[in-house]
Amino acid sequence: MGRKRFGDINCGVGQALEAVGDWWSLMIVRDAVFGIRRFSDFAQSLGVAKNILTTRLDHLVAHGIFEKVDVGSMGTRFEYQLTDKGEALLPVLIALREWSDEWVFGRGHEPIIIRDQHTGRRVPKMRVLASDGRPLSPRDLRVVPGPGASEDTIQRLRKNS
Amino acid sequence: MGRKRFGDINCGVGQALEAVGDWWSLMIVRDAVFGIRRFSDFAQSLGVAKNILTTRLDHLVAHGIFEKVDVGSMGTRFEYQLTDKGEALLPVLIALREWSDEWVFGRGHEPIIIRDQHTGRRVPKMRVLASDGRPLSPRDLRVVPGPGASEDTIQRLRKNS
DNA sequence: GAAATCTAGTTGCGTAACGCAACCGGATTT
DNA sequence: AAATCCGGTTGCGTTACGCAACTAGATTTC
Repeated sequence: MGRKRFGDINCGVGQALEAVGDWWSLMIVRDAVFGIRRFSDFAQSLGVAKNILTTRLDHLVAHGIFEKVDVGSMGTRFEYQLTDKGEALLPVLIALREWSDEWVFGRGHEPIIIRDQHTGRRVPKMRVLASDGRPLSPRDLRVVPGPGASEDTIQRLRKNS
Repeated sequence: MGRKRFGDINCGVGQALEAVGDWWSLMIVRDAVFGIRRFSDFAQSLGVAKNILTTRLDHLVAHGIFEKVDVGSMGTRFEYQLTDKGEALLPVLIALREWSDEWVFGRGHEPIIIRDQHTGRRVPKMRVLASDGRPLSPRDLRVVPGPGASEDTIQRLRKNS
């Protein structure tokens, strides 16, 4: 039965994971954010088998995260370009990188540094902030059902508050 | 040979994905952020097979994201508590949820809404901001090697700029 | 105080996914 | 004309996943 799918889960995190597909897919998006567009460049950069890469790119195209653009004369040369939806994953990637910079590599051992193209200054750490600017931790949050909440979601939130 | 591991990749995103483990693991962390701590509660909430849950929790404990705490008298009752390292994944979860709110469910169909416990106001959208507050897109970023960059990383960044 | 239930798993088994290597056909370069 | 590049596909073996059944000690119920 393969991996369980989250597509039917009434949960934003699950839906996002389902759309992205799997671990490889997020690495593919990461490469794309850093400028890679060609099939063979993804394959080389990630060291991924080509059949796996094919299925992942197909999945990402099907979910509107990439657009497959014919850049050759007769359909033999393609670019996989991030859509707006794909570019919108940037905060996810940045958040993951910041987490590992702090908790895996440790300060002073970051493999890469991201700077603002225009000012040359480092991009400040992303944080979950309240509307007045206070940083928020999980305990500062209150989760309530939204307009698209399923009965399950409502039940779960009720039980958990 | 099973899934390829990213543990040896000199890349923050890959390291973070490796530490978290897989799709299930991130859902487990999500549940934990929302207050779940017990083995059976995770199992029920996620609908995950118990053997899978066992391996994921073990992995997360091994990577310091959860701590397994004996809350019974004789080692028969446990809580899996998020560590600081685990709580620090909050921005990742929030970023994923915000992405799917906008690009999967669409505005007005969000399954949950997250409010600030103290003020009751909605938590503002996370964004990648420059130090002067401008929102940044992938094209506004310049990636340079950090102090922990491997030779591979340096080569890759040189080629790509 | 015996039986049922709860908790936190483990074991066995079948299927789906992954990884590798080989192959392929059209286009481009040498 | 031959070699190489590009973007894959195919076949095969191994691994991981998912389900269901089982377990053993602790707790609750009758």
